Amino acid sequence: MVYFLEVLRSKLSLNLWYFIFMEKKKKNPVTSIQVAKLANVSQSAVSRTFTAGASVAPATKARVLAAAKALGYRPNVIARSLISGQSKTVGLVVAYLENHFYPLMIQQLSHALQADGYHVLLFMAESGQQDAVIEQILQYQIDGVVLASVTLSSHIAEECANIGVPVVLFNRYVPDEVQASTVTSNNEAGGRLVAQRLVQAGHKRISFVAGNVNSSTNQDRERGFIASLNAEGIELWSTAIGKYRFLAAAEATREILAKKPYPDAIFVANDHMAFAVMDVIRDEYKLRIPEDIAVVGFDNVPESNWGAYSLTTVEQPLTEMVAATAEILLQQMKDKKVTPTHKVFDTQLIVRKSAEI
Amino acid sequence: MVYFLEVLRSKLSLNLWYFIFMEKKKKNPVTSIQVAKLANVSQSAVSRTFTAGASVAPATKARVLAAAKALGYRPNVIARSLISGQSKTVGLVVAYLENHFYPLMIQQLSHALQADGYHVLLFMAESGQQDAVIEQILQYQIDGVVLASVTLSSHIAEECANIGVPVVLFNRYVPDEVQASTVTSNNEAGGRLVAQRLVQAGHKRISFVAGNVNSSTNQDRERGFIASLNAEGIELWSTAIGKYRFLAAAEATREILAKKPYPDAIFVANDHMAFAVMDVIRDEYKLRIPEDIAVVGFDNVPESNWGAYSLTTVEQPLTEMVAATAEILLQQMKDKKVTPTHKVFDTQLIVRKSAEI
DNA sequence: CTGAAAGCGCTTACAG
DNA sequence: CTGAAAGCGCTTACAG
Repeated sequence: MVYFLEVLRSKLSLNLWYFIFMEKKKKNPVTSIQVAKLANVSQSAVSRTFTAGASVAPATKARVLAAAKALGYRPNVIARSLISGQSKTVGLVVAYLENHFYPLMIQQLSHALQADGYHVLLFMAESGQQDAVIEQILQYQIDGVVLASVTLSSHIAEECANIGVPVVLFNRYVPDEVQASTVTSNNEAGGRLVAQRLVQAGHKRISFVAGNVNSSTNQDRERGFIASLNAEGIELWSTAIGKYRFLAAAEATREILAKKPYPDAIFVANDHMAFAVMDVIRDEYKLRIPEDIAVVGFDNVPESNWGAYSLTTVEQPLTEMVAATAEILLQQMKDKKVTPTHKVFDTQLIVRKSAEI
Repeated sequence: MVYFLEVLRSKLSLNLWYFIFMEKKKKNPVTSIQVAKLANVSQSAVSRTFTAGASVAPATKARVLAAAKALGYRPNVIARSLISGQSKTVGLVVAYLENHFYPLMIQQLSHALQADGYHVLLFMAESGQQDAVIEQILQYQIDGVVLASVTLSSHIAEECANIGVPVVLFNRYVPDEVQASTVTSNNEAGGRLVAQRLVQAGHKRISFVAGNVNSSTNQDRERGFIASLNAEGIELWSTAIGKYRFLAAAEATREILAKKPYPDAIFVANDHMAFAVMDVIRDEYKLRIPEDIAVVGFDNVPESNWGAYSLTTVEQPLTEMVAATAEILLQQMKDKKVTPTHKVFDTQLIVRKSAEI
């Protein structure tokens, strides 16, 4: 009798083992039904085991978990998305990552969202393909959208708002009619600050290298800068457009330096361009920074602190800005309500060697 | 009679308009059933209209498209994914984006995949959280995975291979047993090249700043470099570990410069660290580059060409490497067959001012 | 070329 | 606490 039981048991466990083996071999992902079968419970019980806060008896849960582990089961998020209407996915639209500000932003945003079970789906929006990107975003049933490093954001923001998907504009804004939240720094105040400090330090011939003239960041920085300059009774010495790009900024610098006398200070609309400006000033014109020309940037990307540049710049509090972006988005996705909120962060001047002001 | 028809028509179109209005108002995304109703066709016909290559009569298709447009319909990719078993999503696992090599990689990869209708789902893998990332990857029914800028990739690669998801390791490799494709440059040859050229140029006291000692890139670069150095009858002057990080590399440089006589050349395992090395040499030790110490990096990131560094470096052909990554992945996702392939790209020395060799 | 129907793998009232 | 059943929005044989 004991022997008989032994045989039965080993036969059972053999069968069990065989069942597991066959299921795993299929390579088709294991489903909750297979787990239910092995655990001898209903498929609902399996689902509940993997749903936080659902009511399952501890014993049942344990049995399900054991079966799931044996088979290598993992809930299918696609199916969950379809039924729950939430994809646990946030669309991040960016156009270019040359400016180091954005990779850092991506890294931190992705990290913050992952902590809440969301993931970032990336959309590279080349200029001129905005409409294609909108289509793609809307097809993936994305729970929220962050727009960063994109021009012409307002169209995308509008479409998303229309179908009730929360949108946060990072470091940019669009006309007030559009239902979108924004997270920005006070670009205008930053521009004013630079003007004041340059003038206080005795600079007289002050030039400006603009970024993308259509972007809100550039417009605000420029407006604040020039307004404050004029308030001090100083006219802008010269200006050129760098489009927020390295090579274009180098070219803009040459334009500015084509006219003599040279400016004694240049405010550049972001750090990424400021590095190009510094290279041209030093390497091509053999001028000293800051003695001949002081240079001030905007952003405070890590490279600003590299010894070869040591760039004086207006800091945008990236970490806080990203945290706010994640917070707003998570909040609105939870409430399923799109109530635009606008967060503006203070900026501060980080003084380094390129302009001792 | 004419009047009667007029009334009927206006009433019909009013009803039609009302129907569209009500459907749009719901804000719930429009479904194929609603479109079918409006277009007076079956739901299947709507589906076929949006399935490339499905057989639909042109007239039917036109009617469906008109209805879809009126309602603002877009196929739900989540539902499509569930039934087709393809999420049109590629998981990209990265651990840090400080090194500019990776943002550029992301940008190009994302772009290449979008051209084929795939999108990048980002997974930030902080060290020590590898297992959590694996779980996340497997839950999203991802069609393929790219591992870049991650240590301990082999575990992730193995798990994915087990369930039949194609994996491409970008710029790294893992033990041969693991079923994963790799795209790398010939790091060992790159290391050899640097050694030869430094020796040829007359350098005698040659040091090395290592990256992450566990990474295949660092091991290969170091092995090639030292083997070639020894073959020329030269012993490595000194070495220190920079972990592929900026601050750690600065510290490593100080270690190396603690011993006199100073090396007359330093090979740094990547560009990102080389900038830190150059800063310390020039700013802290007031030495000249390349006269006192020549510096050579690896990668040829855009910053290498910035005037303030003008870094001599071994170029990794990023664009070609990314293209190969996308190609392999797209191919394997189409075939639904994981046959590891290994692409190795040639490297070349880009000579700039930091080492005239 | 077209429509009715099955089914992808889940969640979630509902009844017990 | 549990299971049977409906249903999320699609695709895709199948029969006509």
